[in-house]
Amino acid sequence: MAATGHCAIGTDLVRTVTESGTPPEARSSGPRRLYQDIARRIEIMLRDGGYAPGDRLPPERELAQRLGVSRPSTREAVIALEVAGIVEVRTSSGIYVRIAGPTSDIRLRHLLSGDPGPGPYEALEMRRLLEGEAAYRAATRLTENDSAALREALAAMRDDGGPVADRGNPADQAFHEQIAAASGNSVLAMMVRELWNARALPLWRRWIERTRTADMHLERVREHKQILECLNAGDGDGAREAMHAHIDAVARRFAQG
Amino acid sequence: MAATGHCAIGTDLVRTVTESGTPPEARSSGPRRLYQDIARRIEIMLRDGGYAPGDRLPPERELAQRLGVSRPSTREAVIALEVAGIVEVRTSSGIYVRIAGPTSDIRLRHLLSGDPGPGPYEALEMRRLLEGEAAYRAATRLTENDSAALREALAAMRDDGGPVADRGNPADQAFHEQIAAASGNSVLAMMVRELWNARALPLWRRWIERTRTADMHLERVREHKQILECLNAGDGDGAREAMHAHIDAVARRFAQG
DNA sequence: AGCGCTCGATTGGTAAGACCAATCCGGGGG
DNA sequence: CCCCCGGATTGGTCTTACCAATCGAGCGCT
Repeated sequence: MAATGHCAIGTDLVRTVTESGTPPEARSSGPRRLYQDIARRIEIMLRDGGYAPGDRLPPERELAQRLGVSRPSTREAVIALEVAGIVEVRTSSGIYVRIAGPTSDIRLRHLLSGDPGPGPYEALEMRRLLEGEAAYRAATRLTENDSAALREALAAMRDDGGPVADRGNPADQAFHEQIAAASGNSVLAMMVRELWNARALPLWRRWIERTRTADMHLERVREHKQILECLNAGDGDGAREAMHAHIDAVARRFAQG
Repeated sequence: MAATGHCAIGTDLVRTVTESGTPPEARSSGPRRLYQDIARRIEIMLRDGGYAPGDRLPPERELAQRLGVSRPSTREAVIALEVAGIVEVRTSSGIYVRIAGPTSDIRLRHLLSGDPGPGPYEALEMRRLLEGEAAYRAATRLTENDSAALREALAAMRDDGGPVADRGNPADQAFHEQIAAASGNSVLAMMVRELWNARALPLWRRWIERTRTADMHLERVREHKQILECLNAGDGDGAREAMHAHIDAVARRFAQG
């Protein structure tokens, strides 16, 4: 039945399966890995195939056969979708749909569709909102531990020479994440961390390179110091303002290039 | 060897395995899948093993041997970590560390450590902040399409009988996500969606059940209507206020139980 | 006839071995 | 000194096989 039914457009069939000795691999864009292809196809199948949350997908073996790939590869794809929260796997029972809509996960989107991800400006807008709020909340609930950790991060930042190639700017990131953690809301902390981790995406490398100059680094340190002072003083509004000023400055430095 | 050790009840040893180095190993909770175990062990290895971003991990084969598992299982774990953004796999080159700190991904955390995830209150706090801001921005840039989609979602919500078991409340979710999408910031939209999808976590089921009554549903519809009116009027501040009032009401209804 | 129980088919979980292709690195030739 | 070229390394994929948990259907007991 479905044997030859996969006319899929852009994706086409990656391989002709079993006995075919021809690995054409006319992959349109880059040497993507098979499990990513499969995951994307399954996701499309969920969206356009009339699947609703709670529905059960075909068994692994059938899925593999229908997609013309091996079971291990299919398993890899299913695991990717499981980690991304799109499906749920119940042992000996089946694979079930969790959410039907398009993927919300930034990383899986990037892996699956080559989506470059959100631009730095959008992310900075969000950092302004989230980290400003985090600073405000942190000011009134800062513990001695938090304060010490922030001092340490600031000192580390003073010492190192700014962003390091290939590993971002650990001290900078630590400072911001520490504030987010001190806000008392784990979701807020998680989102801030996610925004910072997104900098590893290709789009951001250039930006990080561009702001590695020594004077920009000094500016950053000064702005951080200002934020820390407000936090230590318990001045929530001041902390928010200082954070906003800092991120506005980051955006300005970025635009200068 | 552990061959005869399966006195356990249901879960006991997942495998007997060759003569592997790591026997049954007391799994604390539930019959986790092997790849999750491996992923967790690798993550610990990254954190405590002195790995920094950019470092290369041992080859798959060696990793598998060292952990006492097969290569396919190891690959599954690596893919999970890759989707979560913790490592990066370069074909024919190796597996490289992307971020060193603890996992930021809510889903992977849940999978790996059984973490129940953030509570509804924390998430509602964030929804108030994010969706309030989204409503404010959407008010000044609402297109006719957005408006139509919102009207449709509101109508759908009026029709259906409130939250449906096992699939949340599609119309409600659609309304909120549409506003977030209309905010013009894709990161904001993504985060809002992520918050809504988090409701699938076990912790939230009870809450959704509890607010299924007809009168609560009517309240929700009324509040949505209010928000939509502000949006259509281009009243940003009013939209934010209406959204805040709505989510405060949601929190209140939740607490009533 | 109704109920519980067992057994087997289904389905995910894991392992082992093999081969391919891209990459990397070092040695040899220009 | 630089370029080119192989082989070793390393991930990518397939095939096969078997184990274990689940679930439902049919059988036997009450």
